[in-house]
Amino acid sequence: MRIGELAERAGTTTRTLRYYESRGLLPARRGSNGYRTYDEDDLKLLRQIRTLQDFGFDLEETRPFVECLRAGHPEGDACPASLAVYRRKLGELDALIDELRSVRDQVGGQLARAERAMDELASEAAVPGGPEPVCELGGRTG
Amino acid sequence: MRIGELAERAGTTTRTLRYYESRGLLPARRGSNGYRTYDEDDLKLLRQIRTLQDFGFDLEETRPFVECLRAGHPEGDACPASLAVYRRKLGELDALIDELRSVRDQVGGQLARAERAMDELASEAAVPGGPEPVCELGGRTG
DNA sequence: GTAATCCTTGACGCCGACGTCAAGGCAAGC
DNA sequence: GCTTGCCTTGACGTCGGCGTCAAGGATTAC
Repeated sequence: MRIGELAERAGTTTRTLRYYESRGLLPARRGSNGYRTYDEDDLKLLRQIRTLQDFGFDLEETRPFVECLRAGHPEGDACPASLAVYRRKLGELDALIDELRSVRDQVGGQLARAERAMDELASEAAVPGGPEPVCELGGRTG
Repeated sequence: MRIGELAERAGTTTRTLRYYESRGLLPARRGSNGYRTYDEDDLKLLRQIRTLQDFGFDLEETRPFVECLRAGHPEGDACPASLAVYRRKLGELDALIDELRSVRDQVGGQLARAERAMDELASEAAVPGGPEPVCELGGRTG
């Protein structure tokens, strides 16, 4: 098949395929007219790349998987180098998630604090005499 | 103070300050010699920007906080526009964390599956007679 | 006075994964 | 033969937040 058909079947673009080829990731045979020619195995390689890309893998990180498939393995992750990438990625994901959770909590705390401050200012404005500290256990002082 | 001192006191670079100025975020007065001149308030603005940047806020997202401070508020998040940014950011963080967790689980699952497959292949290689299904409840068949 | 250190503007570089446009070749339907 | 649509290579654009020169003026230290 030609580049347009492969791109469409994989849900991507011809530009992407040429880019992968320029990176040495998905080289193509050439027909007599100079057109790139692909087969079903190339589609499998491409789908492997796309899946990992969707996971957020860098293009370079997909290389071991592609080479593993090209070596004849039925799955791209049936090779030690691929497993190493998986493990490294897991560590990166865990670290990133932890960091994002920390940031999330800090931002959440800042938001809560700022909202309280705004509420207090609103009360202050509503009561011209100034802010009266509100005791949650007691009744109204006014 | 001049740009170098401000940069050092805020733990950043002169290039960064000029960049912020080019974005209209942190304009500077000029001395008679053309040098940029900053005061303590600018340091406060800058620290607000840097804190949010460290949280992963885009530069544009820090603008409401800076404008809030410049409007005379003691805190950059004492304005509705800043709170809106906080809330939007919280939503983005939650969504991103969820997505990353999903990816993490999928990658973890793939890793576990691939490791099992490798182990099975190893057993197969160790036992020339081929793979014998191992029943977790039963004993050794050999 | 002069060397070292600041400051100025301008402009290109970087990173990753492509998008987009240009100029032209090849193929297929009518 | 003419149009339409695929293909080719080449090259510049994108996005964000700066880094890194380069060439020259101002200031400061000695």
